[in-house]
Amino acid sequence: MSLIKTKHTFITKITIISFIIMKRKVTLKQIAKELDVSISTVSKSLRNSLEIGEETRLKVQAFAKFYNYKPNNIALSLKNRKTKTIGIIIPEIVHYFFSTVINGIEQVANENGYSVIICLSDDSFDKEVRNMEMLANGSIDGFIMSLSKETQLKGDFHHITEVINQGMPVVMFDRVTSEILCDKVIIDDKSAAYEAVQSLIDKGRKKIALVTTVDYVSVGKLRTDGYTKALLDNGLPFNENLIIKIEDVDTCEVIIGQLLEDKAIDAVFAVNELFAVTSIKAANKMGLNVPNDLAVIAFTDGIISKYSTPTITTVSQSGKKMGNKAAKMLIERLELEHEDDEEEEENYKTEVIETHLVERESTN
Amino acid sequence: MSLIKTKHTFITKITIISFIIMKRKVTLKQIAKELDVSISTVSKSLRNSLEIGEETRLKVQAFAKFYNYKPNNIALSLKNRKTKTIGIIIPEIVHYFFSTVINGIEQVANENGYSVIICLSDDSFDKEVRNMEMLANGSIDGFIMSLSKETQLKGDFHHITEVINQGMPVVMFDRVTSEILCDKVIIDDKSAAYEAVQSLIDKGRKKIALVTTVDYVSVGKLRTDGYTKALLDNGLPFNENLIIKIEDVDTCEVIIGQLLEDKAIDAVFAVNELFAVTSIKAANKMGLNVPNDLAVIAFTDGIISKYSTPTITTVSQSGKKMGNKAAKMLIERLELEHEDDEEEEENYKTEVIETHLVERESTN
DNA sequence: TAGGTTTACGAAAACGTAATAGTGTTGAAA
DNA sequence: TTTCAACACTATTACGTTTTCGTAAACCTA
Repeated sequence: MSLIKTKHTFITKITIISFIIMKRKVTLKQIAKELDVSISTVSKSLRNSLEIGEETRLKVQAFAKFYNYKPNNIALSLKNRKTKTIGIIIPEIVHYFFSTVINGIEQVANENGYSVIICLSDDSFDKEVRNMEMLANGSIDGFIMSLSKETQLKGDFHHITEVINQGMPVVMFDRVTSEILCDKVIIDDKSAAYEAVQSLIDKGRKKIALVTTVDYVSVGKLRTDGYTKALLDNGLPFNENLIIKIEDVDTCEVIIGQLLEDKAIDAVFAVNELFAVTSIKAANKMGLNVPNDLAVIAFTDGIISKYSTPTITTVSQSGKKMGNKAAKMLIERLELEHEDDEEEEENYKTEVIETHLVERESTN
Repeated sequence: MSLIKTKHTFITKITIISFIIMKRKVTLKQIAKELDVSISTVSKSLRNSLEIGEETRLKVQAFAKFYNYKPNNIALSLKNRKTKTIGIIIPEIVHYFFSTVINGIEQVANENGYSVIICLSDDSFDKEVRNMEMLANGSIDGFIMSLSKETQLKGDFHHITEVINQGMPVVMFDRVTSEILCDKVIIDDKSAAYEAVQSLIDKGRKKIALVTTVDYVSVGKLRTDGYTKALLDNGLPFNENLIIKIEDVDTCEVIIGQLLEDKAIDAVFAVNELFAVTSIKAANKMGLNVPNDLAVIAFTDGIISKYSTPTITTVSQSGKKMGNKAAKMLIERLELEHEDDEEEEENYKTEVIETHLVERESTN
């Protein structure tokens, strides 16, 4: 590199060591000093401004390249008042569905030059609030989130309202609430559940049990509604006793076992994979064959259903598509907002992602 | 709030609307202007400086509280030259092990006031490089990462060296390389594999197959070494044909099926859950009973092993502990660095996380 | 040669914060 | 009365950018 031998090179020995050997981060100011020009000149040269003479421009560019100059993101964020970062808040990450959503978000974000910063609420209201407040203080441009169980139970959404009022766009997915006006991405839990149950009925099943979660989880309730409607529409009796609501996952095998004591039950519709696989295990223990004696359908097509024995028929709920869509909606709003700087017509959309039944061995 | 009726309130109508109804983000400058004091006074009041008289101090504090003032993170990051954010780079996120690691990192990070920003390499070298470069430009204080397959195959680590040379600490976990000097968190893959195979031998198994990945994945190779050593130490013949290296996950069932044609094989040691569960399925199809005819052990204790039928004995490799440890190491280095500002003695550590065998139904 | 237009650059402001270094007023000690 | 400290506050700088505005010098034109 002949460059560093020009008359402008006032680099001291220490500077040489720390720059060439260590190559610490260079700033415009440092380049300006070394080349004996102003910061503006350096900045303009690097952005190929025509204001700067060719000689100077090329010199600066070569110097910057040699020292591997890259603009500091934080400084840019401060100046531009946008961070090109999306905040994600989800209840848990060790969870097939949520991780596929993140995957989907990350993909679209990446394609559009955004980064994602992820916070976990651990299904705790307080942590959700803390995380949102932390991120809302300038760290991100917008949120993509799914409500924690506790938040849904409490029905307290002030932290979300606050963020939205500050002008920060929020996209909610899966576990949403009608109390907040914002963009949403969901699946039609009710009709998906309806279809699943209908398919069981079509296959001649008469006594279908529902294994679900506690009611305050929004999607749980919707799925129950779909289940109920399918029964009624087909003239089947609705029996309260065929519905069990699992509070604690660890003890669910016992409870499901008790349910299956009723030998007349010939199908189980479970609102998640875990309940489904547990139902199968309980059935097996009682000498019941799946799918012959008992058909099982699970909500959410994940890794368990695919590798369980027998494999499980599921309602596929593409987390990746939800993530893609959510990210697309958020980014669109961010870029739009930027142009017009506050168009007041808040035309919030709710996107519904298609689901479909993945037929496997647990039904026939 | 009588506060906003003081003589200092010069708020225009628009300002009132945007502040009270919308409550947009307030800055020190805006508070200063409204209260007709200097920015310094506001800043100091909020930090409870004794330099400011009580009256003013309380007035400012009340005003700030009313408008929900929170310092801007980006501005703080720029000023303090640290972001309190950890960058995580992993190959994929829809993966039990990696998501548990993230969980572990997030936990410790959160306890220490750090956020995490996650990038996925999708096992691609280029994406890994791009992501690292993006984050290294000021967005984060340090990295926690696991190498992509492609990076391990290429053996090109210049992007990591560069980051480290810039003075940014890096902690690698699981998929590490000896070519980079930095903190590392690993498990002893070789001895864990050794123990697993030894346990099979102890149970009387004589002909043990190994289902593994291609060699360039560091952990795959180490596990193979452990397998081999266990055989040799026990005087069992090492047979090249009993080792199959799966390149493509989708076709692995066929390949494993072929392997099991050799009826004398009485045990399979699989380097991950997927290979294990697939082996079980293949065995079942051939009329073999697991564990009676064929014992199966998997590396990595995940969701599949727990819910498979039969449940699978695994080498538990606590991702959460690895994440905890990695985060702890990184944060320690960050805070230390801050104090002494470059203590030159780079005493990098490699932490080894304990593993243990989780005995389940697939072995007896 | 006066006036105007390029050319090539620099100064300064702005983003939001915190810390250091002032500054003016008051009151008390010398 | 002078001096000096205490008090209460402000100005300035710095973090790293980008951009708007400004301005010398050189060249061109009538």
